[in-house]
Amino acid sequence: MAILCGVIVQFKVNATDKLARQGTLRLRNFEVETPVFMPCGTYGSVKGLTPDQLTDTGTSVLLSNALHLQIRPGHELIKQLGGLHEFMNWGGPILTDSGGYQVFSLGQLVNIDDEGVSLKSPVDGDLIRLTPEVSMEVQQCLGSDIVMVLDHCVSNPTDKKSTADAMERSILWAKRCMDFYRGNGSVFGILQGGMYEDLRMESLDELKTIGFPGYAIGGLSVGESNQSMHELLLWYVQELPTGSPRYLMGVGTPKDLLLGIQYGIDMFDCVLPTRNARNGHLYTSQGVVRIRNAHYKNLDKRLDPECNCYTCTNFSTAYLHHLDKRKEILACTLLSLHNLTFYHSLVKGAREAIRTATLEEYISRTVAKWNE
RNA sequence: GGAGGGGUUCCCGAGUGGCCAAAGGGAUCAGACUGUAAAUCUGACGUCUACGACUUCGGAGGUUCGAAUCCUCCCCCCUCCA
Repeated sequence: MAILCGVIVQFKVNATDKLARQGTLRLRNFEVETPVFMPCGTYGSVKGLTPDQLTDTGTSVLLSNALHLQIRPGHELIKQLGGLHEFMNWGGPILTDSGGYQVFSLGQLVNIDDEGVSLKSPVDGDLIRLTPEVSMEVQQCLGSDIVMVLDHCVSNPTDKKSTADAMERSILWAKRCMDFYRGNGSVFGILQGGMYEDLRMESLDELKTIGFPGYAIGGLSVGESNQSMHELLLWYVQELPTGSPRYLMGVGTPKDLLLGIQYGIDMFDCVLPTRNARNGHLYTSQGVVRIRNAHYKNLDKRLDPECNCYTCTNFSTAYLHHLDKRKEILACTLLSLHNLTFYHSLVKGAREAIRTATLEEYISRTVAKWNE
C-alpha cells in the first residue's frame, strides 16, 4: 500500500482466470471492483445523465478531462467551489485525463515542443500553454482521484521517427509529472510507442523505472486495425507489472472490452456508449440496434429483453425510435442510460466469470448472441 | 368589378433563355463514430435496360437551334381598392 498525496492507491488481485484478473482498486475512501468501465464526463458531466442516473447504470468511477475544464470553466474556479466532486455532485471517484489525447484530436490547433504544448483554444482561439507541471496543477485543483500524466499521443499509422519522438517526449513529461508530486501523486503513467514493439518496450522500461502506481496503455484506437491492437495487448500482458492496475485508454467496443479483460486489462474508458447512444447506436444482448432505422418504427417490444435498465423496463422500442427521430432530449437520456447499463453489466459479468474461472465460456456465450 | 403578387421535383424555397434533373433547408432512407471541438458527421434522395437515356418546374398552345425561364389563352391561390 502506498500513501500518495493523502490518497491511498492500492490494487489487489482477487482472482485470475488465465491472463485475466479480477481485482480491487482502493482510492481515498473508494473501493472499485475491476475490471471496470469508466464513462466519460469530459466537461464534468456525462451528457444527458444526472449523477443518480449514472449510479443506477452501475457506474463506479468517472473520467473527466482536465484540459477541457481548464479552458472552461477554469480549474481555479472549480477548486474555489470545492473541487470537481462537489462541483458536479459526484460521490464516487474521478479519474482525470490530462489533455494528452487532445494533442492528437485537436490536431491543427496544437503546437508541440519538448517543453510542452501550445494550443489555440477551440472555444475562442486564445493561446493555452499546457506543460506537464500545468497539467498536474490543474488536476490537483480538480481534486482528481487518479491523475494522468501529460503525454503525446499520435495517430496510427505514424512513421517510426515521429512516433519515437512522441514516445520519448512522453517519457520526459512523465518524469516531470512525477517530479511535480515528488513521487507522492496518485499519478498513472501512459505508455506510448505506436505499433512499434521496440518503442513500446522502451516506453515501458522507462516508465517502470520511474515507477507509477498504475500504467495506462495509450495511443490505441486511433486508427490502427483491431488485429494490431490485440497483438499489442498480448505483448503487454507479459510485460506489465502484475501488481499494478492496467488501464487501456479510450477503448472501446464491447468486443474490445472483453478482449482487453481476457488479456488482463483492469480499467477502460470510452465515449462510445454515450456518444453512440446519442447517435441512435445501441448495444444490446442481441447485438447492435440502430434505433433510427425504419425497422423499429412499430416494434412494441423491449429494446433488450435481457436488460433491466430503466429504459428497457419502461418503454417500447417503437417509443425510443420515435424519441430519437424527433430528436427529443429524452432520447439522449434514455439511450445513454441503456448503453451504459449494458457496458457495466457486460464488465460485471466478466468479473463474476473470472472469479469462477469461466471467462472464456462467458465471452463465447455473450459474443455468440451478438452475431446471431 | 379594379390593381398587384404568386403557382418549381414529398414539404419549404432559390432559379427568370443554354453551365438545370433544377441551389439551400426540412422530411425520408442508409452508414460512420473508440483517453468527446460530436444530441455530430457522411452518403443516397424523378425514372430507367444507369459513366448513358428518358420524363419533369399549375394546364394547353406558341416563339427559339434551345424554355422552369419569353409570348398567348385558361385554371387555381394571396394582398389591396370598390
